[in-house]
This record gives sequence, structure tokens and C-alpha cells, in this order.
Amino acid sequence: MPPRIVSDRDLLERLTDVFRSAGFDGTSLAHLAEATGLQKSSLYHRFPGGKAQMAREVAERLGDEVVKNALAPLESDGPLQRRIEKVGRVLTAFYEAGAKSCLLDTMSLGVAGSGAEDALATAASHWIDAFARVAAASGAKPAVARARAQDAIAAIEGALVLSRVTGDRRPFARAIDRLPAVLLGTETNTRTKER
Amino acid sequence: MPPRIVSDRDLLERLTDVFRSAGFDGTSLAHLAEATGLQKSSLYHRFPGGKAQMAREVAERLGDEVVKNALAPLESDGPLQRRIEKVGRVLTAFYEAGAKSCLLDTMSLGVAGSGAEDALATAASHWIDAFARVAAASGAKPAVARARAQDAIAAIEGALVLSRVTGDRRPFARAIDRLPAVLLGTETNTRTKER
DNA sequence: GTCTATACGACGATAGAC
DNA sequence: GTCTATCGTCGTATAGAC
Repeated sequence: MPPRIVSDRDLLERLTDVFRSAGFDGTSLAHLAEATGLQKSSLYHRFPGGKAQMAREVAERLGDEVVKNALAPLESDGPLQRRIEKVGRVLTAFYEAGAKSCLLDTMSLGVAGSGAEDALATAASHWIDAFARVAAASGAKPAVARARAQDAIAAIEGALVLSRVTGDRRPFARAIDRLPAVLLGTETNTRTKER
Repeated sequence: MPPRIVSDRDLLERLTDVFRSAGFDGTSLAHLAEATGLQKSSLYHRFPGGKAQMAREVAERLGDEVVKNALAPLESDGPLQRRIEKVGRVLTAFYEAGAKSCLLDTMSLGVAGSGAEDALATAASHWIDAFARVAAASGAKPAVARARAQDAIAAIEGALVLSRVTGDRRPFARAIDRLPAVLLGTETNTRTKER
């Protein structure tokens, strides 16, 4: 009776990597087994609901843990600009400068009926809310703050799509560079600066 | 010996719809057969390379036909602002105001080795080039024009991802509204106007 | 050119030994 | 809790009649 070979936390992280890079439909139990070092039946022991449950828990962890940790700098003290720049660095590391995709994108196809859809929507909401709080702290009215938050996230998500298709990671770098200006409403034509 | 039940053009359009909404991995030959009204073996008669060839031709049509037609208003005469607004209306119809996904996004996972990757990259390049020509016509230097084009497309792609995850289509509407300002470099804080 | 029928591997999922 | 072995289904792809 060997004890758990990998911790629950490690397990979910490894599952996350697979879903993130292959998407829901592109992820097979064989892939998940290989990535975790467990056999398929062992995965079923921990996730009786099978692939759908794994996807759901991966999505829930995205909302509960990743988003909170990644966005924690927003709740710290210091100038708003500096907090946002810090989040930009965290996001650049998380997405490997545009080389990795976002779970919100890749896992949002083919998951109908798995229960993961709600978890993905919740994770997106947490992200939007966190960005909107910063925008509101700069004086924007709630609706404006929310719009800025959504636009900032859309710029990042779109840059990740472009990066995956074209291999060009500069759009991602620009989206991160523009993050403070977009959220704080200090946008000017620097948006088109070269890089 | 019944003649072709559907024309080559219709056939590719129907295949496109399936790949667009289900992604490459989520698309099965059974789905494609149902969407076209043909049996699987009939699809193989027209596409001996199977699913991979279908995906490749769908991606090639995206670059050759869809992009050219959709972006045709950019090459017309009249004020740049008006041309871009026209393209915004075409894109809004094409994406059904954010309800439909983009092939560049959904087909860019799981296609490794199908030859569709190059076709997708080419389609993206055509789109970027068309937007960049308009930006350049407004006086922007080549590198700046290209950056504006990429950023405009990223805003749209990201909004489509957000729309799929959250169901909120307002980010897409804003991305289209901002399209002229982004491409022409007349961006101001109207980017955060409510809607 | 389209069809019915089928091969055969990969898939998600389960049974039962240890 | 993990494993080996296996189930039934659906996946892509093919053969051959009409």
C-alpha cells in the first residue's frame, strides 16, 4: 500500500499543464497518466468523475489559487502603477512571455457538461474583479473600471492567441507594457510605440 | 453516379463551421459528415488526406477568401475612418457580435503535423498586413503600423475568448468600436467609455 | 461520386489483485 | 493507493458495391 506518490497539489499542477497546452479535447487520460506518473486507474481513484472532474478541479484551482496568488501584488501597498507593473512581471513569467497559452482559452472548448465551464467563468470573473478594483482605486467609476479590466485581459488573451499562431511574442510584451496605462486610464499614443 | 451533392465551395464552408466551433481535436469525421450531408467515405474521396487535409484546406480558404473578402473595404476609396468602420461591421457580422469563435484560435491547437499550422499563420499574416496598410496610410511608420495592426487583432481575439468564457459580448463591441482609433493612432481615453 | 460495411487502434472508464 | 488487465465505444481510415 504505497502512499501517495505525488501530493494533491502537485497532481493538480501537472494536470493543469496538460490541459493548458492541449486543451480539453486534446487531453487524453494517457497524457494525464504520463504527466503525473500515475496509471489511469489511479487517477480514477482520486478523481472518480474521470476526465470531467479533473478538468473541473483544474479550473477551480485556477480561480482559487492561481488568480489569487498572481494578482496578490494588486492588494499590496505602494503606488498603483508599481503594483500593476509587478503583476505584469508575474504574468510574463506565468505565460512565459507568450509561449504558453491560457487555460481560459484552451479549456473553454469541448468542456460542455463537465462542470468546468462554471469554474472557468468564475476564474475569469475573479481576474476581472481584481483588475477592476485597481482601476476603481485610480478614480474610475465602477462600469468604467470593469470595462478597463476586461479590455486589459482581452489584450493579453488575444496576444497569446496571436503568439500561438504566428510565433511573434511582441504583441504579448506590448500588452503587458500597456497594462498600467490601460487600467489607470492614462492611455496615450504610447500604445503604438515600437518594440 | 450522382453528381456532387454540394459544391466544393459549400463543402468547405460547412467544414469550416464545424472546425470553428469545435476546434480541431473536438471535430470528428462523424460531425463533419453530418454537417455536410455526406458519408465519411465520401469525404475521403474529396479529401484523401482525411481530417488533416480538411483542416488544411479550411485554413487555406480562411486566408485566401475570407480574409480578402472581409477586408476588401480597406482597399476601397473614401476616408480611412469610414473604411475601417465598414470592416468593423463586417467583423461584427462574421463573429456574430462575439457569439462565434475565431478559427485562428480554435484551430490552432492539436493541428501539429497536419500542415494547417502554416495556413493559419499565413491567414493571420494577411490580416495583419491588411490592417497595417491602413495604419501606414494614416502616416505611421511601418513598424508602428504593424504593431497597431497586431494590437487591434489581439483586442478582437481576446474579446472573443472572454465572450466564450463569460458570455459577456460587450468587450467585443468595444474592440470593434475602438478599431478606427487603434489603427489610425487617434486613441484617447474614449477607450474606456462605458457600454 | 456516393454509398454500406468494416478494420483496427485509441479513447474513457471499470474490475479486481496486491 | 497503486497496479495490471480488460471492457465497450468511438475515433480515423479503408474496401468494395453501385
